Amino acid sequence: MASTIKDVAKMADVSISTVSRVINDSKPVSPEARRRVLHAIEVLNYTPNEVARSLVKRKSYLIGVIVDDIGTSYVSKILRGVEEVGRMYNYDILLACSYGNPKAELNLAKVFMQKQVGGIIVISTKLNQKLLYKLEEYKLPHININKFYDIEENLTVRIGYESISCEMLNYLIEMGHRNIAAMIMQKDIDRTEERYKLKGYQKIMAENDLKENIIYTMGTEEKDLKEVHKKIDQAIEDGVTALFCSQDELAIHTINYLSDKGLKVPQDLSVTGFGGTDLTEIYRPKLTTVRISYYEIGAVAMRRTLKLIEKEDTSKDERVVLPLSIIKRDTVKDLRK
Amino acid sequence: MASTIKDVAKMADVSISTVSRVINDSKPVSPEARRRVLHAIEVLNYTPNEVARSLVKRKSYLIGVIVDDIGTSYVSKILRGVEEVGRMYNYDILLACSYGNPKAELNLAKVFMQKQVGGIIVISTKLNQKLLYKLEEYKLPHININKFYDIEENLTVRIGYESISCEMLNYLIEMGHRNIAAMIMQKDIDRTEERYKLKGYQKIMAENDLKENIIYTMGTEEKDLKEVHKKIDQAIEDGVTALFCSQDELAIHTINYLSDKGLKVPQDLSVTGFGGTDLTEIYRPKLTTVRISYYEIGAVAMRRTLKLIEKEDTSKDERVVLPLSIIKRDTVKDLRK
DNA sequence: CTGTTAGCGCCTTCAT
DNA sequence: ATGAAGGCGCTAACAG
Repeated sequence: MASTIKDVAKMADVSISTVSRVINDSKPVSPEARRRVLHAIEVLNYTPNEVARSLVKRKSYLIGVIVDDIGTSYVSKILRGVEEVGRMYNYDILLACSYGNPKAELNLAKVFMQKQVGGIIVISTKLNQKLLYKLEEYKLPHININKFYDIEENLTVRIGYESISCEMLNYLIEMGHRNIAAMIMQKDIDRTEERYKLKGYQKIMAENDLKENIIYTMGTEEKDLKEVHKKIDQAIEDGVTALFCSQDELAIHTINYLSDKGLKVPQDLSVTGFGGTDLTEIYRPKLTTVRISYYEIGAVAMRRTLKLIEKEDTSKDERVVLPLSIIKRDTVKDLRK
Repeated sequence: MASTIKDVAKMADVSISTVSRVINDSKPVSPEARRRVLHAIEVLNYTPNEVARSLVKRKSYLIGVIVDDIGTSYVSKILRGVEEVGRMYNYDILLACSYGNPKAELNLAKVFMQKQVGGIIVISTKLNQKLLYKLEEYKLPHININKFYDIEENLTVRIGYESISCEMLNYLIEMGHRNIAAMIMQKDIDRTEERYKLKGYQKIMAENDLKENIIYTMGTEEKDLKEVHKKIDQAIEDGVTALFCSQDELAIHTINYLSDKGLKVPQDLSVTGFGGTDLTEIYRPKLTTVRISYYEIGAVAMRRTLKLIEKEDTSKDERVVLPLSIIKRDTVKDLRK
């Protein structure tokens, strides 16, 4: 059995209050008493029981984090930020995966409540309205990091998808491209992330009096690809010189397809991605893409959660817009040369 | 303020013991009393305070997990297993990253101790002997999942690297290859994982009276590659037809290099990887590689930790050897045709 | 079946 | 500067 504050008090021949005072540095203690207490702590290898502390202070220094799937690359990257900021403020992370099951999310929230977490961060693809209601009802500080939606703007860390899309398009135009197609994930189009990317594309194309050419795809499953491949072939026939893909995976699939056909990127077609995921580090040709700073997303979310817990005013940073950046690599050809 | 057991008792007009009995189903309660209690719980939206429970039961249903870096692909995959099994037994995960800092690990272990975790799982690349001592000293159940070392065999989840390497080599030989080179990460060679892979290669080559040809590389940094490229060129000159790489990254770098030179895989050289990481799903050509079931590693680790906590006998499954499997895809040429 | 009581380990007035 | 006492929310004998 681990030693308790009583053991220390007995050994140091003081009351437990005195021991408490030295470990918390909460009130003055005579040097002599402090010395004896410290010594006893050392000998007994005593460490305070945080559970007991939490009970009396009604504060657990715990943040519950509910994620879709911890095994996902971007989720784990976000968690880096969450964890690191949490640790800075002595908060620990209680981690749970919901695998997209709304009921499981509700349940996890309840478990976390019972464990007296100070706040909850939810990282998911689908917004769980019931969960939000419940968290509100419990008056539990919470932040929702959502890859797609931002309906609950006040709850969400925003990402400037539209402006970075504009920037990418401007870059392509600057490189001499005029006939630029966009490839968008159809199944995600109702999600604002994809919408904003599309909006950025459309805006810049319109500004420059260029003709839109949008390729929708249902996904990257085998069955979806045939359709897409036809569209890619068509685009090339139409003289498209650059393809703005809304996700890295789409870009890479396209490049793979072109490669199978004997076409080279960027010689025969320029392709850009979106995400800056790990695989773009190792894939060749090196993909020109947009890097999303997942770490920052997590860090900001945690900071805001902690502020909410401390009841600080968060109204002034209500809408955090995270910086995205374009990584210029090897898949865009300079047509001006 | 959330309601407590007292509030429920008062409202249901029973003693707190009765309330405790119904929420824990620990002792018989009259239907009438139970009904009233349940009703009060419903109305007051009461949920038991787990912190208080933990204090009196001296059990927190918490497992501390210290990882190198949660953002790493394989770490997050392992965590999937850890989390899922934990949840099955109502255990929650306390997550922390050490970023390879041994002192931080020690510190995190202490924090977790204070939070009264029932056990600790460490996922790291380097074995922290001090940490092990400390965990032993605290008599805290713990499991160490190490990507490389298995010095502490009793603490580690073993992975059958050698036998799967043999299997891969046999596969290559079966496909008609005789002049097979191995590419090993030099900087990891003192780690048993790489050693075992090499051992498997050497064993099968010897068994078949084939000549060894080992290419060591320092890493996959730009500066290291020049040297490796020379060695690859040399190997091809020497008539090597297949390359057994000890890591997916090495295989992919090699394929990229060959591609730049105008050589095709597997037409000009067969290449195999090791790891079965995400990027091999999307990379083309599809890499023939060894899949490591990270989920299983995590799941086994968690099961054993829970057994240790329940003080069950774990001696019989002291050495868990996890199944690896070869994924035959498109980077090995059949020379028999 | 039920209520009373005594803690779990710690912090915090309140006296002294 | 220090100790005694009460209590955080809950469980577990114990005694009816």
